[in-house]
Amino acid sequence: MKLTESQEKFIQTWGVLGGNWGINKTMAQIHALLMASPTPLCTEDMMETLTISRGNTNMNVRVLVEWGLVTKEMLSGDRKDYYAAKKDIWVIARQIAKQRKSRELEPVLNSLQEIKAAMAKEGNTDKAFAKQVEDIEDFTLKVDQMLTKFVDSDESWFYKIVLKLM
Amino acid sequence: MKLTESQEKFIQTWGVLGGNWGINKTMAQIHALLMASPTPLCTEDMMETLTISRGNTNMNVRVLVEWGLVTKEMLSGDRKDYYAAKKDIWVIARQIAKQRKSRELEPVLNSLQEIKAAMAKEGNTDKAFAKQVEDIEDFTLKVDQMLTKFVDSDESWFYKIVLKLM
DNA sequence: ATATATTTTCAGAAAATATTGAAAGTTTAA
DNA sequence: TTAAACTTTCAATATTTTCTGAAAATATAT
Repeated sequence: MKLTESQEKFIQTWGVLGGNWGINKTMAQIHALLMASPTPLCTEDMMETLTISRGNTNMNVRVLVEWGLVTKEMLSGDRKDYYAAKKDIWVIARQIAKQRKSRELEPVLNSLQEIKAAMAKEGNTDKAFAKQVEDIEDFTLKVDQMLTKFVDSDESWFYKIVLKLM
Repeated sequence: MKLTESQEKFIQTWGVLGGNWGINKTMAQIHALLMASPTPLCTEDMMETLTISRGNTNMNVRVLVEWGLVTKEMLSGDRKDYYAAKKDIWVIARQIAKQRKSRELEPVLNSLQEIKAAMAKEGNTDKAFAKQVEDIEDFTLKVDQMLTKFVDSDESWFYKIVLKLM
């Protein structure tokens, strides 16, 4: 499968962006390839186009499916699995936010609870440190609330924020 | 320098969080140590407490200073450099947002321009792909605008969003 | 000036992460 | 069934990222 220059650039760009967002480069590239493709692709297509191994392709596609960014499609008359990316950027952003919220933010909120418990147990009287922990917890809760709202919202909610508050 | 259990947990937690946010673990741990410390610390203090090498300490502290998360302090009667973390979580969040915005978002916006230019050049007529690129650009611009606002705002702006729109 | 204290640099080592590829496992069609 | 088509797994390998430590550079005191 031959890519146009713009498709190549797109895959490259998305790969870099993905790297910054806790998504590994190959996973992001596969995602980009599927987003750029008008039709669903099979493992062979992806391996060949991105020159990556079968194992790597399989593994990363499965994570994409797990994250809800890609769906498996069955083409009739062909027993291979085909894959297609969800193309709506709002859906994509929400899915990623959802994953990261549960993988990252929630564990931090738990840890902050543990820190407070540990402070109580050890009779820690360092007011400044206690405030620091409290402030971080407040902030994290706010971010968590906001993400929850974003994850459950539609596109217009985000536009409303942008319009109302800028 | 001996840490309490709650301080240890705090450093550990911040290290994990940092890892998820494009800040390396050691850098995040140094930052946490400085946030947890009532007084500024010198290189020796940090090396010893976190059991990391002098070079590693130096390098990461300097990045923290570059990012505006830590300031260098001079204690009179001592020729060592001491370091203190900014402790206001809003200031911290804004500084990080600022760095990431310029390191990550802006390059992506440039790449998207290049992709559009490449599409024009190659006479690409794939409407779906063109829309995909447009949508991603719109979204990225919105996020960029929002971050710009956040970076230039005070704490109350964020609270306003949280209150008004949730 | 010279010795001493402190910081910075950076090549190589270590650790963490990602990738391969071949073998094992599944599914399907006949 | 069984054999071909296809997918999954995972130990070995490669790559990337981070860290060390000692040497070089810089700053300060006498």
